Amino acid sequence: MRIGELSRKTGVPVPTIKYYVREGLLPAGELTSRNQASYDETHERRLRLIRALLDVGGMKVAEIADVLAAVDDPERPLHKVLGAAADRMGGTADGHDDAEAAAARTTVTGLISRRGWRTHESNPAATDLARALAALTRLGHGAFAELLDTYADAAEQVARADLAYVDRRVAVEDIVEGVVIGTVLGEAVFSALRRLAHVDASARRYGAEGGTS
Amino acid sequence: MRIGELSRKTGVPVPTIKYYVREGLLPAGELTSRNQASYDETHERRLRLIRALLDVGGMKVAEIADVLAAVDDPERPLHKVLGAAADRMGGTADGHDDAEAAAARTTVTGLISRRGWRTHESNPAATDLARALAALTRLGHGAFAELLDTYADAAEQVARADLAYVDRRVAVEDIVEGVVIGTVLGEAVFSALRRLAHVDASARRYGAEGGTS
DNA sequence: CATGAATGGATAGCGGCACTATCCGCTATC
DNA sequence: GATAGCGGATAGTGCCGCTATCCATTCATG
Repeated sequence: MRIGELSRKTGVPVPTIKYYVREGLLPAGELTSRNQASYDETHERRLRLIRALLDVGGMKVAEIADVLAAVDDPERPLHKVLGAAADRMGGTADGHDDAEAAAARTTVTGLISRRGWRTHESNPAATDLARALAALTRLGHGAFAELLDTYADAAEQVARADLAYVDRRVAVEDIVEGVVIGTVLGEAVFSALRRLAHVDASARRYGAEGGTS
Repeated sequence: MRIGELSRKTGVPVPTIKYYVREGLLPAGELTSRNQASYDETHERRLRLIRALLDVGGMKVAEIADVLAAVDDPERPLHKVLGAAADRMGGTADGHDDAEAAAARTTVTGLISRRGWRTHESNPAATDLARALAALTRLGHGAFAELLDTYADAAEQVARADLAYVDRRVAVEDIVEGVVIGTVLGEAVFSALRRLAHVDASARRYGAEGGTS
């Protein structure tokens, strides 16, 4: 398959494919001549993965490059890939290091130990969580922290389902990629479901129909 | 309070505050002279809200402008505000209208009716969900749809907690803003929790420590 | 085997976005 | 009355995800 066919099959313009190759998201095709290369189904699949992570997952090109590099790494330290996949929300890390931020970090540490979660508080997700809680507190919604355990229950439920799904997946080969897909696209799925459930719940309470803006 | 103090209190640079005023995110201060205006706590609060929606919620400035305009609208059709708040993921709406997309829409419609959700399938969240499912199918993970009900259970659980929280909030005045905050920041909170739970779950299964990339 | 389309590779440019810098004439403050 | 800060306006910046253009080469077609 040549680049034009790859483009037609995936709907990604040829120059964009070239761009992804340049950025290291997509391996180059195998050269058969000085200016002819052939692409196969692995390229097609990778390209679809890239678009899904970009369009649905909202990841940045550089983040995708990191994650895919980890996926392709034959060493495959699974937790490293997971880390790279999970680190995609990447806080802009503003210097706001005030009392709220410290309190939020304490709350997060407490939550992690209370639930017995095997993670370290240096996990970027913990930082993101603390940031969100600090922002809530600054907005006068510190009481939102009372919902944390309900949220955590739901998160554990989802994580268990995800792991069970990955576990009964085919080859070990695909597990790593499957985890990335599940982590990133699963978030999009849950986010959409949460919004639907919100609309439903408030429709029941306030009697309005869920609007489409 | 003058603009410099507002800037110092919130950590937002003065030119950025001016920019937000220009973009309609923040009402202008009350003019006391031709070139002196005074800002109060409402401006301070609004500014913190803007930064939270931007930095933590990942919203765009234009989206925030829409949502805040709805919040400020004295007509306050709550579901409209909710719609504006929920529409923030805004699909890039690519033309990919193939078999997978159609099947995904059917899946979503089925889910909504199965759960008796009071929403219409034209809800942007439904579109986003369908897009995510279509992407999963294209990647060979159509079976992910089997997790949908587990996900939906968790989403309903979270939505119920959110509504209960909003319900026991102070004045009706603050409800609308509270819903926006809960919708947007709650998503960030849950996302972080999900990633933490993922790390924990896979640490238990694979025996690795959750990494920091 | 001539000719037009497509290809690999490289470089430059574009449009959107969230600011940021600069300038102006004015004003609060010391 | 000097200096710092202000409101308002306009132009510029840096990043990001492409997109356009060009070149020499190669494939596909008649």
